[in-house]
Amino acid sequence: MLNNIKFFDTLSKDKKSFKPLSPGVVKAYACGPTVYSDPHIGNFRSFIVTDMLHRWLEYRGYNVQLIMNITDIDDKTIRDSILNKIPIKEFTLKYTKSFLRGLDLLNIKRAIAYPRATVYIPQMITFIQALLDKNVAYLTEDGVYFDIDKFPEYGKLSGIKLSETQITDRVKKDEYEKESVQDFALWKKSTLEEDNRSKNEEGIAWDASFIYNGAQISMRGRPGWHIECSVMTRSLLGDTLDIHAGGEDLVFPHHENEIAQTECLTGKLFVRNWLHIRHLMINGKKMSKSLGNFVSFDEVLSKYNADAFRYFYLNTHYRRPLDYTEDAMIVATNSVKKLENTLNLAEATLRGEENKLDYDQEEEKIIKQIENQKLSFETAMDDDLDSHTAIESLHNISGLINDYLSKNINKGVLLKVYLIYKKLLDSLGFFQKRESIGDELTQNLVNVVIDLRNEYRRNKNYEKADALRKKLASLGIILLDNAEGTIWKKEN
RNA sequence: GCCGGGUUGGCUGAGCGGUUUAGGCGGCUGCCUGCAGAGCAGCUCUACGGGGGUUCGAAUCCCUCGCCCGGCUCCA
Repeated sequence: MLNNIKFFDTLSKDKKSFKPLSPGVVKAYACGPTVYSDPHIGNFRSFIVTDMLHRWLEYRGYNVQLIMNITDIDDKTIRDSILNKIPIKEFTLKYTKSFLRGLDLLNIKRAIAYPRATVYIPQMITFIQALLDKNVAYLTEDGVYFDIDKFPEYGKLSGIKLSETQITDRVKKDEYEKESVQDFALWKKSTLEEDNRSKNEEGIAWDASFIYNGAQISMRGRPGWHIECSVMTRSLLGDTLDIHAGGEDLVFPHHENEIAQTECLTGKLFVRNWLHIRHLMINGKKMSKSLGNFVSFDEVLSKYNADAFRYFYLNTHYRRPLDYTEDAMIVATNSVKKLENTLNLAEATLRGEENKLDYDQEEEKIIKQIENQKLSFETAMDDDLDSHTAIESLHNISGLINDYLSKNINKGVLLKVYLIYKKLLDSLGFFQKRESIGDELTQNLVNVVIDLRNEYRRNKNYEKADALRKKLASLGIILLDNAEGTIWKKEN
């Protein structure tokens, strides 16, 4: 594994050479969704970037153990399941499925697990008890809290200085019984309403008992948000993660709190590389439900395909602002189509006749040029996942292959450069669901129709020739005439 | 109030002191075509939020002002 991957690490605020703890294996964790509504296109920026990270590490030969959590218990899942009059388990399952469907539609490679918070309640209780035992947490009437004064490094990730931080309305409105407003909940005692509801409904409250100051105290309730990730990362990946990724909004307080909990418990470094993804904007503004500029995932995919969408996301570096606009999507659609056309042309040509068996300067030149572009691509990706520069190389390769295709080609050489191109596209997750061109019989049948049409064309019977082309098009088979003859591709 | 990011041609989006006005998209012309599509070749757009300054030279460094985005307790 001779490479020099570097990632920008939020903690050190610098690009760092990436070296996993165990050679060849990457333990990675990305914060997933809270399943209380359909995911929107903003959420998918971080999921696509995580997918790119996943694919790139695999391209570089790592065994990537990626975990993405699903938060299926919190204030919003409780609130909205009541509003919708659906049992919480059914409610969260619905949106978990919606999330997974989105991953598939966008060709996002699956993580090895999508653990749900509610499955890890016993481990959370154990974790919280351990923090109480270490005297870094305390128990009050309404919950268990982490005492941030016990963790002197608190703030090291976000750079936040609590003394200079404004106490916002949200903090002021906090009604919990905490010693300090900055402390955060590890366990929340159920409200009366939740308690009643939980008598005939699973997934809202759990029995727990904690030993505090020598006394055993029962407290039916639910975990705080931050403890989920600390517990699931530890249960599935161990004390130290190579990479922890998520949206930029999670830096504070979520990830800051995860560090505090986990490092207090284990005494070890929690995460070696923190990777945060910038939020998506829309028409220059923050995307939010309250502003009414919220775009659903299905709405976008009804207008633009998954590859256009992926191109839109990856054409800008993941730490740069990205603005969703119609213009940007049109540019992405056209640009990605151009990259795909090269695949279509090369594949059609590879299906065609052999017409050059020699290897001369032309062949030597294109192989060398494409190897160089491949190197630029890899260098860019190694440099903190610079997908924008990598895509530039893809355009260069596309142009080189197109140029070669316009000449007398050697199929062996074409196949060689085609496979390089395909592999690089694959590493960014492009064109994962290309239409199959069918079996041999289908191909032969299409060729029969093409021959027939070309006979009509030779006889200048263009009406019949066009009618055949139209009929094939209705089956998704697109004919392209060029100087050497007719080639075809499959479209859906 | 405190902290961080951004502001580039018709669009998208690099560049972070000096070989070409990066690429890509779009538009135009030519080649190829019965038409269409794709491809190729060439052309077009000479832009860097405003104002100062440093420098032989600034999109790039410094100051200042404006606007936008994000974080400041549960939002990817």
